[in-house]
Amino acid sequence: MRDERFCASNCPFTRAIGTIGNKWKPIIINVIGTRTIRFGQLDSIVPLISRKVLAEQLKELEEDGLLERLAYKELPPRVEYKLSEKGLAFLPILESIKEWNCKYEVAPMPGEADKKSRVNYARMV
Amino acid sequence: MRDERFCASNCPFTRAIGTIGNKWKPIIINVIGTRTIRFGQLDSIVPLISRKVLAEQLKELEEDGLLERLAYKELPPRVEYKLSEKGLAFLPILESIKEWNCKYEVAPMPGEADKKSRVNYARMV
DNA sequence: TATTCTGGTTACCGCCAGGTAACTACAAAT
DNA sequence: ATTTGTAGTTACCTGGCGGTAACCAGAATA
Repeated sequence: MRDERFCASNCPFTRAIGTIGNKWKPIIINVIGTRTIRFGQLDSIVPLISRKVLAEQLKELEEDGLLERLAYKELPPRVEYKLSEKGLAFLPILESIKEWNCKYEVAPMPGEADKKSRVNYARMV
Repeated sequence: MRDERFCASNCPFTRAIGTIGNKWKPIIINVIGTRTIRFGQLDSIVPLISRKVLAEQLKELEEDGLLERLAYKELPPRVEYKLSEKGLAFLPILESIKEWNCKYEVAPMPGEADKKSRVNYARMV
């Protein structure tokens, strides 16, 4: 999921893309935002992701220092995730991507993608 | 390459990620920057990319309005690519990703990834 | 005549990202 | 005794991403 070639680049930008440049990580970081959240919550809030992939992504985000994982020694288990300072510093970038998209996105073709065919991501917000 | 599910989302951020959230597009946009560049140049400058994938990416970027393609009716053919207003507006975001990475990136483990194993992306700049 | 130059496109193929379903541990509730 | 709830992990399997190599037009050059 992480691109090892990119991560081994001499270019800091390429390395950044190698680390967070896939489709799931920006979504996950954006969903977490400033809150503390549990695995199960993420699994139900992040749409279309499988537990397996979510677990992989979270592990990598933690390894890359974007995420902090707090596991309570309880049963049933409880694990909480929150963004680290590095992760929080990434939020404004995601925000600017959102603004950029809103400003420049072309309107979808009239009949092409009607609302019913759209996944409902309202929960995310 | 584009994630159609994401592109069909109600969330503008998710749609943005569906459009530009893969590993090649940010790299290509960054390489083009403010200049006008030809296909062959891109192919040799962007490291590790195949002509096939490059062509696909460029086509999608053009469809999504980030890129302008100028084909001269010559032989051998000449095609020039440059960022549109939308594409240019994305550059500062890439710049902030670069800065973010430089600021927070963890130093690589001493012996783990030595310089010789690193791809040389110096040409990119 | 043959080669070169350019910007792709196409056919073919292998590998792996990512999905599904089953399974874990153990306490508390029914 | 059985079910429920949580956070994963594992085995298994398939679609499609992406790489390679061949091929195209047609003018210019050798």
